[in-house]
Amino acid sequence: MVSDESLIHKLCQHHLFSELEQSALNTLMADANRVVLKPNETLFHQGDAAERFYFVADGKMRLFRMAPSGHEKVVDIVRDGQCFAEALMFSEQKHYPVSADALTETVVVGFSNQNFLALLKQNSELCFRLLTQMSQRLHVLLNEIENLSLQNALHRLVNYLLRELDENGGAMVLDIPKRLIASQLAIQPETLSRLLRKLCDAGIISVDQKQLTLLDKAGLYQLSTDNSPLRAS
Amino acid sequence: MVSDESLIHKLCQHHLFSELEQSALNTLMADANRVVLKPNETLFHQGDAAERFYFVADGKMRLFRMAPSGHEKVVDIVRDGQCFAEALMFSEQKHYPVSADALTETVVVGFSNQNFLALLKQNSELCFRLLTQMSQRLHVLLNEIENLSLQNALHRLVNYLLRELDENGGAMVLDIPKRLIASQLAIQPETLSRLLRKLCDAGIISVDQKQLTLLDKAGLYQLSTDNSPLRAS
DNA sequence: CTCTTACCTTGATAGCTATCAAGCGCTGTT
DNA sequence: AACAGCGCTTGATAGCTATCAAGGTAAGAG
Repeated sequence: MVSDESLIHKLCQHHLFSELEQSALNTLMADANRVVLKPNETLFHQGDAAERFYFVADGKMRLFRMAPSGHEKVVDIVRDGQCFAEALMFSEQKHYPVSADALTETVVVGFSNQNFLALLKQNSELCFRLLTQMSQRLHVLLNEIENLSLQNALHRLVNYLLRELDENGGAMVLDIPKRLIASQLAIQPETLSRLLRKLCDAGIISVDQKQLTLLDKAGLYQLSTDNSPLRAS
Repeated sequence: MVSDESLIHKLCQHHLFSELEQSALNTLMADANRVVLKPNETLFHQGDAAERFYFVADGKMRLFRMAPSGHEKVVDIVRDGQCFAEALMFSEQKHYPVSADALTETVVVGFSNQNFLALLKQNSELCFRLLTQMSQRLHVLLNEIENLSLQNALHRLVNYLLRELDENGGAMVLDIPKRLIASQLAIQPETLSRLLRKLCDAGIISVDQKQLTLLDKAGLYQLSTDNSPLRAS
């Protein structure tokens, strides 16, 4: 049983919960499951039985998969106010396809899939919201697939920067370690470091610790179109 | 208006349509749109307004994306009896995120998103089926992301073979050109050809034209775990 | 304050893969 | 039967990137 004023407030800003009636919300909260995770603490492992989905109330979760060779690949970073593993309610195999651990001290709330399914049956509006959410996630994954299919690491990085810097008006502060960005782009940290340096030397971005700034948008855009090697100017 | 006996039979084997009442089916079919595509003919382009989703009655469709550099990447092959672009009904941006063309002579049926949405509002069972379908698709994409993240082309191919050959009891006949498999694995056709030859020389599979046969499952499995270079035995 | 730890950077090297080029084999057409 | 077209294969090469190794830096612990 979870009933925390500020938590419920946060929860209701998520579009899956924002339109729920008080009674429905109460039903869900009745068997909700508040978990506080220390940095690096694991919430569940890939393959565990999936009986709950989660809402991140505070902190950041890392979703990742283990390759047979032992390398781990970050599939997603789930931040404050987002849900994860909700698509599994409808999966035939009721097992998490990823592992989840906390990046920082993190508070998550777990909801029973079964209870949520019961709500869905009575609430077609809620169904639509979940469908919308899953549709968006499909889009994101499709983008990621496209990105991973790009020939080389520079293209993947440039593509990533174009998206992220555009969303943030040309400047951003990384809120996660660079090695995790490398993992999302499926490149090694060393390679990411070298590529960022190249982009700096070429005067296209500036990198100061975790602060990235776009200096030459046209130049960056051209790199995504282009196959020629990158040289310092 | 489409009303073809055998087409409707095929359609009803798809779980999105199998449980529809006759009246609902009639409503959908009323403005359905039967399209016959010649090989290589395009159904829609990436970015086109998405007002319909499609069911493949016969043949094979190729869904692909264009990278900024001009390379095209096969995202999916849609076969006989499957749907595609149905997740877009709930997308905020009503544009196809991929292009679609026919591999062979192909018959598709297009359904109005709007009409289907109307059905969904009244039919929570149908909602659940769509949710299940989208959940499955998420799984498939997640697998693909994992595969694309594997360090090298050999790992991606081995992973692909393990999945496909396992599903087919150790032998399979490719129903699409190898260059499309290469594109799905995000490698060049030349590289795929060389890797297949290596696997042959190592006695792990046999390749005869489009016929692939698994000879040494343990050997194949070990390759997926392993980082050592592949040598002919 | 010092030590430890984790992250990031830089260098050297080997191996992998895209690319360009050329040849082979099958299929359908004339 | 000759031919053209397409997909596949093979070779040579250059460029990219993973890996191993070593050093630098910042933050937190003792």
